[in-house]
Amino acid sequence: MSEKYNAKIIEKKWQSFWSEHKLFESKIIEGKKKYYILEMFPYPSGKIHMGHVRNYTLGDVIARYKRAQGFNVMHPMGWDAFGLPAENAAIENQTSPKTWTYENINTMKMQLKQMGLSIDWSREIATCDKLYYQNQQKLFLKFYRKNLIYKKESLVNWDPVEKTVLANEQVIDGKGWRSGADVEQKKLSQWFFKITDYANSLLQALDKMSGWPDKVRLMQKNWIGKSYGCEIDFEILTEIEAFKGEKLRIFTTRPDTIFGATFCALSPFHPMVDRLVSNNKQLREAVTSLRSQKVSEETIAKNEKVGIQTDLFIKHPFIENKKLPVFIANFILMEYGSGAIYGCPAHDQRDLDFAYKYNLEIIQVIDPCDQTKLDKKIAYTGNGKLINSEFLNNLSIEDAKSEIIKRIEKLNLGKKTTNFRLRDWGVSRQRYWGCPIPIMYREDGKVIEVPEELLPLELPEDIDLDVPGNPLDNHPTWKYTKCPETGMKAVRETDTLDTFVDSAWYFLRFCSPQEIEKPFNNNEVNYWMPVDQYVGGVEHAILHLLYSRFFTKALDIKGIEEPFSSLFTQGMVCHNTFQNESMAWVYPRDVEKKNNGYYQISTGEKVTIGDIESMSKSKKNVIDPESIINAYGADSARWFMLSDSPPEKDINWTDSGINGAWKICQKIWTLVRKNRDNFTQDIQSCVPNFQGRNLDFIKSIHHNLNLITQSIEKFQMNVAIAKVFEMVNAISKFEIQNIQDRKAIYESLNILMRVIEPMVPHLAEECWAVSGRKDSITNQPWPKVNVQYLENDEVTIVVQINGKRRGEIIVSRDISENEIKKEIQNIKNIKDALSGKNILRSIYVPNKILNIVLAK
RNA sequence: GGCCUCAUGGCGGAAUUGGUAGACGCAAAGGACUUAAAAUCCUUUGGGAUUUAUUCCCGUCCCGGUUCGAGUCCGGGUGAGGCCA
Repeated sequence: MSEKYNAKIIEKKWQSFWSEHKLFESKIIEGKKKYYILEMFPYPSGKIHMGHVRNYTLGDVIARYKRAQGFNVMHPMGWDAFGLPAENAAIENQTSPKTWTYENINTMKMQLKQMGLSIDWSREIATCDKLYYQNQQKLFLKFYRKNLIYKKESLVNWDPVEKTVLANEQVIDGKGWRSGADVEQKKLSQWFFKITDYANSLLQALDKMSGWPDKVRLMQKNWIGKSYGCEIDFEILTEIEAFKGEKLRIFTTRPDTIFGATFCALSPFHPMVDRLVSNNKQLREAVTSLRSQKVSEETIAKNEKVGIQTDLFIKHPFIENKKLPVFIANFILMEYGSGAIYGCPAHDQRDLDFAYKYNLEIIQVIDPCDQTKLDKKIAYTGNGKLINSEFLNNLSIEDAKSEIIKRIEKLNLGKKTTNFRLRDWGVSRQRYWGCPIPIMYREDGKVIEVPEELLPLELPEDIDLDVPGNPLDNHPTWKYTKCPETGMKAVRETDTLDTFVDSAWYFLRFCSPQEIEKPFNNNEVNYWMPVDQYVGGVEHAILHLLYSRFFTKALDIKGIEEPFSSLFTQGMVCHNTFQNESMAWVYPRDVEKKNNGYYQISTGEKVTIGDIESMSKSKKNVIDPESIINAYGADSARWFMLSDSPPEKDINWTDSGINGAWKICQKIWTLVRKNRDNFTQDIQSCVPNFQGRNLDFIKSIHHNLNLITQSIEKFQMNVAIAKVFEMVNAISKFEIQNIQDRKAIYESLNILMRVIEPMVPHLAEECWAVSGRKDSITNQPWPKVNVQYLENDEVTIVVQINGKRRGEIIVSRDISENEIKKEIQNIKNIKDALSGKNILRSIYVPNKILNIVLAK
């Protein structure tokens, strides 16, 4: 037998063993507590990278740990397989998106298997499988009938050269990523999911979701953005015939500042703007320029506030003869409120910037009431009481709000409203590689569902991706069909669904992945759902998680209100990016450092080193774990990934230290082999009677076992690993002198093997076998901490004088304060420090610390 | 600009939630074994002072506060990062 641990051979052996014995396949076991552990499924981009290794290792530790704790664990895996990169790759490599995707799935599946993950592969799904998307089409129809889906005009990024819609990430500095053409905002009729119907329910449930990180809950809360405000209809004053007698509805969250209102502003996309520009060429051009600007909240906040004054004015409802000019301004969002606001420059920074630029009146209406110095250039948004506001004067902001709303409602000028920042979810994508929408448009103008029995509505395979535009729309025959009921001519919807739809219910599909007729089997869903632990990147904190929550609520499954009981967001694995002279991204493995510069190995070109960013295929800053697994084995890679940083933190990838992971694996292996003769029958049957040395030893083992267990429960895998190190060090240092020592070694190694199994499962299995066992360690229960071993008769008490550590004494447990005070007289420097001093008081924390406070 | 998070040795990071700061690992240095190397094992490793000790001083980004006691709590600042369809 070889002295060295041969990871390559041994890991393969156990992987086959697990798969042959179907150890990780899960089924309903009534009466056994279930545990559904899920990691966010990957996009099959080609090969797995270190980010995947981190995510899936973490999930696997939990899966294996929970199995040991006696849970019926389900740990499935699948593929988020639709999406744009497949189309781009297909064009680049002259293959089809389908071929490319399935090839990648095969590669990545093999790689995941090499990592030794305890996955139930019998539940594997891919969202691009017919079986999956036909059921998604059924869900679409279900939601459609529930009035949760509708169509409306909405803006998209349009590349006029490629004649295609661009995703936000394909717009770089306002230009198309491939064509370089200026991207236009184009209005298209698109499908929307009415997630806003659930805004309140999604928001309220957040408070109860204690298994989620506060950070993510807060992000979702802010995203939903509930606020109370007020709609007010202002009378329009103008010479323009078409607007005479009309009213303008504005929205504000600060109705209390109405006496400070000095102008009014419309979003460039406000319907009234369309009418204003219709016979005014100059205005139209100016508005077009405003409309082309990016409208993210970030740019709005940072960019200069600009606007165009119109010929409209509005009448102030509470100030006699006061007219406010109406502007069209770039900082008003059409999606929020009514797309029109009044500006109160004194108490809103955007309004103030705008007022200075256009020389508008600034009226202070809130008095801070303290010494706060008001800066002329900074709007005051804090607390205070109302001034310059007639009947609102002297009221607090809150009181003023309710008072003014009361008056507005009484005068029929408007009403109090609840407003959400959350917008409906646009799901139309003018793309090929996605789930087709089961809708057709009949020649008489009617919108018709594709009947369920005609599903799946399949994607055609004979498509031409080289022609600009939507391949489904360009297809010669695909979209032409007939209404199944009337036989009338009809045209299919050629948009496909956003891939976020695919991932909004895959966790339900995992419960019954073979189900053909229905998206999922209720019995299975009732047993397995909700997911007990969800693990994934924090980058999905909002969209994916919110959409999944929306789906779960909209599906209205009895007893299941939320999809994920607990959520853990692991940190990203980052790496420098590299770009060569033609600005193309370069893989780190293709970069070498020489003469203080970086060069591309394959071409010799100089490369520039970029930011440290999260590993992603698109920027090629990925490290493939293959070389590490080949050199050191999956266990070393897993150990290393878990060992150093807390899982929630981002890490910069470096392989310095991987050697240490390999060394500890070797060390554990040697340790178990060296002690093979301590697993014999006589040791097993020996009755333990630990005293002195071996008692101290076994105590330290149980102490560490306790900490390892607690750390895994808290996902502090790095701490658990540190404690495993301590355990290994303790065992290897312990000298065997008699049979009780051998028994202690026997017990400690059994504990060690069991606790390392979640982290390094192959090594644990091999050790278990070497120690004479015939079964798999996977089926062994987690060792119990013997609480007797956690308590010590003696404790170390730290002695402080004036809060500074001055020594420590070892005393028997629960000794009285007075006795300790006697004892410390035996410590020379404490005795010296106390002599001749007046003790003011002393604080004693039992079995921990004694602090003596002396008079100065 | 708004919201949020974070800051501890040469490095990754611990710290029982207000009670011995720096666990554990990496890196480095010295030593043992070896013809040699690798591997393995042992020792040292926050800074400084001295009388080398169960010693003293300083030390968890900076300034201040609360407390017998602050890495941990509060206020102010600086720096870094994340999110803003």
